[in-house]
Amino acid sequence: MEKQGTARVLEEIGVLLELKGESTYKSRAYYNAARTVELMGEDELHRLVHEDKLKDVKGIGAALNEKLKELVFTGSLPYYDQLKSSIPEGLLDILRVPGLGPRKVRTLYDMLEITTLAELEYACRENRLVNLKGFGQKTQENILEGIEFLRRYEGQFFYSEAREIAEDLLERIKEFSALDEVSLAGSIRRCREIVKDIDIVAATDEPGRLARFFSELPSVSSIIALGETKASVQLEEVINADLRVVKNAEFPYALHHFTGSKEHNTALRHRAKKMGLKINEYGLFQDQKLLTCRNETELFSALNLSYIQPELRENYGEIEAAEKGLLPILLEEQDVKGIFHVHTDYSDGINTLEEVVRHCRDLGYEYVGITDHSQSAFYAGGLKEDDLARQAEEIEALREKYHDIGIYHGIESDIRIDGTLDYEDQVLERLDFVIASVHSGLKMEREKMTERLKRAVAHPLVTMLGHPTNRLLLGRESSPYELEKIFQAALEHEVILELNASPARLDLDWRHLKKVKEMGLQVSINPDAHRLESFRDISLGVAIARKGWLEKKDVFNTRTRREVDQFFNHR
DNA sequence: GCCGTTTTCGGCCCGACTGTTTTCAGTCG
Repeated sequence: MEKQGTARVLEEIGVLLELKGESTYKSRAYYNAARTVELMGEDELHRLVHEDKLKDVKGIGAALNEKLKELVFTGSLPYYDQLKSSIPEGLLDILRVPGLGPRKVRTLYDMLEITTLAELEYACRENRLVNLKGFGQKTQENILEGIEFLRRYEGQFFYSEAREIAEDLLERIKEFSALDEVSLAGSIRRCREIVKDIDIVAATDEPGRLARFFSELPSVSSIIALGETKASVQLEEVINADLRVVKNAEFPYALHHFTGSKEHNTALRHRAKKMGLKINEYGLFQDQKLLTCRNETELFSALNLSYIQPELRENYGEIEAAEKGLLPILLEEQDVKGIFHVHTDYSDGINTLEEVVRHCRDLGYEYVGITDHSQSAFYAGGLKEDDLARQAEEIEALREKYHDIGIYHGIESDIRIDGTLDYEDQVLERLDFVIASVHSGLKMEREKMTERLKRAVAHPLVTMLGHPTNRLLLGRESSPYELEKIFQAALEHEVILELNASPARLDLDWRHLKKVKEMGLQVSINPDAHRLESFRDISLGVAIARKGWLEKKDVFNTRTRREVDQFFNHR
């Protein structure tokens, strides 16, 4: 092995030893040796090894001498390989978070079993770090910022974050004096859960001037490309933004074209061609003649289609449905009447029960379903039986105090490895409803996981299945199980599926929702809130629900308080 | 891990800073 590679191995051994909790002086010895090797001349390392004079070099003793010889001669080092395999790979990623060093990473691993950035982020959002020794509120916030910082450089953004940046940008563009039209386009307009860049389409008679105006906005950190009709920039937030400028008459065609998806556009072009038409970003043409459309509705209409909402443009059957007039009347945010899946400071939420209730009243909801963590979720301060009884008393008192909002007492019960819940039935029976969720044992075999979930869903006291796939966006894949079997079981046992609206989950995936709807299952859009601000995430859940073709009738928490009462009483 | 010897093990660079903590631990440069 050459000296650069050798130095890298030594360096990494130093890091791994720190993560293992070994003496920092031991790691330092490896760091020092790495630096020493790096500073050697090109052939010096090899010469010293061959002449067996490495041990005379300051900072290299008997142990390092042996390891270096092995590395140089064989190109590998079993000690290093063993060390590496004894530590989860993701910990090295976590170490990249500014403010996190080996000690804290080790604590996170030991206490919360955190092994990936995604798990770390989720733990922060669930407020799990604050009670760890040496951690606190501020540390938790800093870690979240650090993760965001890292993610930006990976060029992928949560929908929620990208949308916020994009909307600010849009407001700035609207200040351009000669602007006719402007709109977000691309994956943000389609409500994709992960976004790579911001696409904006604008119309003006002065395209060059608008492109320059855009490229000079204060949030632009660098210009990637700047022409007469198009500008591409990088923003301070390190996300790229593309502006496409067209003439006013071209706007509907351009907006449609740049909204995509590519697959939807391709399918639509095929359709146009069959009708003897041609469609591109500049217009819809018959022979050479432009067929005038003032907006997207007219564009679809010219193709004998009803208007297709941007969320649906994924070539998932929307064109066929639009042809037959069978597109869904999509859910609206104001259809949501109440909220389930809220954590309080009984477990890992930061707000009191009463604060949560008052907040929901202020937001105009008819009811709220409190679900703290269950007792086996010790990492989240899960509720023991007597905590649950205490909470029941407080809820009863709050019901007396606030008549204008329904308060349902529930629990987010862990689904144990064998598919059982972690309270006795007589404890669960006292509650209004139960959300069953998997929080641990995520890496089971496909069949076992399927059985586990089927068993949980078949439990007569389970009302909802929480975050059904357990994925974390940009970090953790869905648990491996046969979803359709779970859906089938949920249907048989009248269990509602959660659409968890937490920005990092958005679970169920919109790709499954259409199927779920066709099966006749009910979906509940739940914020999984651990703080009051998280109630805003409902709008993300609604966006994903729309993307999954859901209508008001498909969503459980569009029901009125009376209807929910009836449903819970009947179960 | 290494070093330097007091040949058997104690010391190993450190100051600023932050966020915890209530006198200190961990990170960064």
